[in-house]
Amino acid sequence: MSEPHWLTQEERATWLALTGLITKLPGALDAQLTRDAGLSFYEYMVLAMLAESDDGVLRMSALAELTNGSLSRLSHVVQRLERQDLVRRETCADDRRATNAILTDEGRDRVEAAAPGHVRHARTLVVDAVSAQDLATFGRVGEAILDRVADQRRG
Amino acid sequence: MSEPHWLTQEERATWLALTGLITKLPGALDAQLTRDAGLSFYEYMVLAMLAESDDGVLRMSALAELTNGSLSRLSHVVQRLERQDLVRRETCADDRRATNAILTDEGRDRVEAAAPGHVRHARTLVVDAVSAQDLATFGRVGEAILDRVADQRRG
DNA sequence: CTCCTTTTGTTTATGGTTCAAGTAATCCTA
DNA sequence: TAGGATTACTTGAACCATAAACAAAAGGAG
Repeated sequence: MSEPHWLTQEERATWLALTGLITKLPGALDAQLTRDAGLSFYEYMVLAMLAESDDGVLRMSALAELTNGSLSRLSHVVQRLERQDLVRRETCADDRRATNAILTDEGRDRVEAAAPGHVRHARTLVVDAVSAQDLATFGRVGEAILDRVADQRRG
Repeated sequence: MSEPHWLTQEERATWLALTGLITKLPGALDAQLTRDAGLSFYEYMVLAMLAESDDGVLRMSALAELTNGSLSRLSHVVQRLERQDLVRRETCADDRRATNAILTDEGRDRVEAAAPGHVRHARTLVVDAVSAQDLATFGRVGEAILDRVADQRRG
């Protein structure tokens, strides 16, 4: 017997596409990056966000926001990156509760080496998969969903 | 200094929305389901796909496909569900290599109890977040991406 | 028929994420 | 200017996912 569908057929197809995406895409991104650069996707994001910041320095809490991760997750990951000398940590002078994550030269080399392949992969899987217009719509919907997720966590 | 952008600004925004989605949405879905039904999202998918099948019976490999998971992951999860008497396993009579996963009455009760809240959550976060037309576009793009991910794994 | 390959699934080990608790500095209120 | 609350982050344990090795049945070539 089949469970009742409280979504229309088209809504359900969209929902299943989205759930497929969130279960399969992380693995696909991790696979390319670990194979070609020895980094997980999340590790790459941490390094990339630092590289894009003005001087390669960001507070842990800011970095957690930018990478969409929890502070706890970030703390563990930065600890691992620190062991490889890709990042180092300093307690912030202004507010001694806070700590700054700082990209090392070696860390910068590593992201810069990883970036081209990662971007090419992003193009192959996503950006070049559909028309520019559909991609733009896809992005706007994604942002709308993220807003709702954020609302959920607050309220 | 900022890393060069090999994506246009709009492409990059879309890409970041997607990466945000794949890192935050799983947690949001797990949170609702564990809180309200004591199931992870993946566990829910396993039970739901069984419930939607004709007689609550599916081969492990078919179930893995439907839930977007690896056979290994599924095997572990079904083992846990089996301990809770939500599912049981039988080796398939036709092909004795294969295993059928079978939804128990208790398992069916459990999904049916969980479903309304889950669907409501899906509506709140996604389906009702945007216009029907944008949602449809979003779904089509998602499917196109999934196709590319599948291609990647093969060739 | 026999052997080799492929399919199907399980299991073990490893590593990463999350959750809850803990620490330390800062803020705020009276 | 205490004192308690809040913020910012870290840590340890429990849990889950992944990957690689394994087992067992089926298919296929000679």
